[in-house]
Amino acid sequence: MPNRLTRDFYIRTDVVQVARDLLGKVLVTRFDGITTAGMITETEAYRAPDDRACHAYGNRRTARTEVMFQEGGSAYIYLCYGIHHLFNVVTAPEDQAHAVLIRAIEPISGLEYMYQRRNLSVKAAPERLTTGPGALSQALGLHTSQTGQSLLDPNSPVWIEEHGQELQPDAIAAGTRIGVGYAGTCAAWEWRFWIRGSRFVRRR
DNA sequence: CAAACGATCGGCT
DNA sequence: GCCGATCGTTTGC
Repeated sequence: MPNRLTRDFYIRTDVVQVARDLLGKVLVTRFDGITTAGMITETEAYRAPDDRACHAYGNRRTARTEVMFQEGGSAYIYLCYGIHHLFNVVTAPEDQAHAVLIRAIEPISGLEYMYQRRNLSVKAAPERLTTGPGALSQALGLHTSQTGQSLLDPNSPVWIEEHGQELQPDAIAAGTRIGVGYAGTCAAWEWRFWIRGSRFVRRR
């Protein structure tokens, strides 16, 4: 029943719409036979060249941002604050550096492995597993070394599925992105989306 | 080559 | 609610 998202989903020119559409989809990893998965509950859109909060602002190409200029359908994973591995989905046709940051998921399977990877007691609330972009990457075993990994390749250890979860427009809330105060007027853009009422969202 | 800076988290008050 | 940790990336000298 679960269907893997295909090129058509990722290769669209409106990254803000893709960020909305990713809510309710299921992010899955399978490393060394260990499968972990969770439903996406919170996202943020980033878009070069005009968005100052985007690492590829002004279409700046560096070794790190090069992945974002590729055709949509792969992962952009980078290190934040020297500690946290933040997972993004690259979207849009080649040369349009657009990406969606996955900020939170609701755990669905492999919770026991998530507790291990997060180094949390089983008594800890499940919200602590995957709420927050650094936390969910750790829970799913995602790492900067996997940046550029395809989400479309049938052999990929990372992909996103459709589970037939229908979200009505009023089930989606929008607000400003977190931690981008340095981005001037772009900081006011409401390009952060979350499932209204979800317990698996960091700041409501 | 040196230095500043984060798309954060968790512990402590 | 506040604050410090921590290091790869980037930019400037």
